[in-house]
Amino acid sequence: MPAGKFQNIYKDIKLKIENKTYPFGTFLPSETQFTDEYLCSRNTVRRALSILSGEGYIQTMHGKGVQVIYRPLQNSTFTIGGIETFSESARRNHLHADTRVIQFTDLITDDRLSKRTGFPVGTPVFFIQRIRYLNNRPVIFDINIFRASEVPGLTPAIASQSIYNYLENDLGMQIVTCKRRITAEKATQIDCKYIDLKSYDFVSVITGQTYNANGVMFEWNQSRHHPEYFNFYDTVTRKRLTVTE
Amino acid sequence: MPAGKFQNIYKDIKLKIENKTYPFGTFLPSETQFTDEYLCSRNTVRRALSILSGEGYIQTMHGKGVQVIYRPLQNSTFTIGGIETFSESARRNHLHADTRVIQFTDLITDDRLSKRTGFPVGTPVFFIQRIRYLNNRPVIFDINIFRASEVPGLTPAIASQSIYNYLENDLGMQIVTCKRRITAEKATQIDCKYIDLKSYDFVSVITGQTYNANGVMFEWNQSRHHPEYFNFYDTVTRKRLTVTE
DNA sequence: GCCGATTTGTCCGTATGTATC
DNA sequence: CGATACATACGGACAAATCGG
Repeated sequence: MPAGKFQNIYKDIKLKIENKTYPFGTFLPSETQFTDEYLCSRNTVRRALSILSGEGYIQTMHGKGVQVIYRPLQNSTFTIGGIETFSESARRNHLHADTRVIQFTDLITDDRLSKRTGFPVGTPVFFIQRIRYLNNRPVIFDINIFRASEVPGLTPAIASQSIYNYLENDLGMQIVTCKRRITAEKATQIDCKYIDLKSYDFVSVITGQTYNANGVMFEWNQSRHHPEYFNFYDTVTRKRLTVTE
Repeated sequence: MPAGKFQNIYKDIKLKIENKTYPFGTFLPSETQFTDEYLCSRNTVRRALSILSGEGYIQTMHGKGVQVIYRPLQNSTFTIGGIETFSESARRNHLHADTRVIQFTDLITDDRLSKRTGFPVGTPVFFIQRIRYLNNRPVIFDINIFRASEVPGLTPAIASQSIYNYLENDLGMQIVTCKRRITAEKATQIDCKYIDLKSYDFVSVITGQTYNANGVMFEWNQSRHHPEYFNFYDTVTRKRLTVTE
């Protein structure tokens, strides 16, 4: 396992924040203290801290120190953040997850599909529709369109498990960058048919494009969620770059 | 203005990506070439690149180079990303923006409000409700609750303009970290009263907490959007290369 | 398949600047 | 004012991935 030194430090500090060794509101040891503790350079400590800062765990204050601002969330609904597979999210939220494949076909990208997804016209793709169950309740309708040349050997059987596990572990693909858009839309007839919406007539939608390590967009996907099972978290840090306006 | 060297390099490369000096899909000059161009160390170049990577502009490939993956979006709806004020977003989307204050009161945090916002019971706060207009159409219902001790001199007049401009420019406050949650909810009677929802009966909701440079949470806020005027963008990178020297 | 050149990734030590107390 | 702590920047070293000969 080629884990960088900074990653181990990052994980260790993160753990200590989560288990309240470093409680909310307190200051972390100084960077120089960390260099002694982890026997590394100050740069390496700062690198670990910068990741935690980006994740909203800490906040650095020039001349003062580094404060813990992480607070565990007690919300029990389905939360989403980072690049995470459906089953990973389910496990983190302590829910039982199932997947049912309702569509798995080959397609050639036509004009309409190209406009929607960004794939060039003529590109062979896999078109997959799946229903996601949480605690035996259908709550997510997933559409995935994969560039066929990038995902050889993909089958419905794999789709019913975890496609991403297959891509990463079996094909050795590195999934690197993902661009997503979040909206809310009126439920379509298909949504109502497959998702147990109860009294709701709308869905939360994530639409995304995924790029692999070769820089090619290999997937377009859309997840249509039951509103009660949709919680998207985001942490932003202002970087004081263009104050001049 | 104490702009760091890495910030200038970052801005320059970003601009050249946006104006297609470095077009989509091509590779940037190598890091060593950039050190010659900008007369700086390789670390400084890498720092600029790491920001662009985090923003989804580029993607680094070990042993190969750095590829441009930025594509301007042609969507005309109201988009949101990063920490940005309402008027900034409106300007970026070429829309005319107005704000009307419908509530501006002092409150002491009670038990119910504390549970909702995270402010301790007994904290004096400003409670503000505003309607946001885009091209003269009411489309966003904003609730802001500020810790009174952190925003002295806040008035309804300021609230009708830009509160954040006041905080940053007049009070000299540095807004640093913001945690947000995105959901979709059934429209309340208040939503229907103030937002021109037309045929929609639901809203997109951003709920957030904002921390200033002293690490105190000074604001809780919630924006309830007309679904057609809500587009949240996000870019995630699986690999962390946050070089913060 | 091997080798060397190129390119990015990780880590270090040091120096200096700036904010806080 | 000095001590402490974070911020920026430099230069060097070596590892790992890629690619062409």
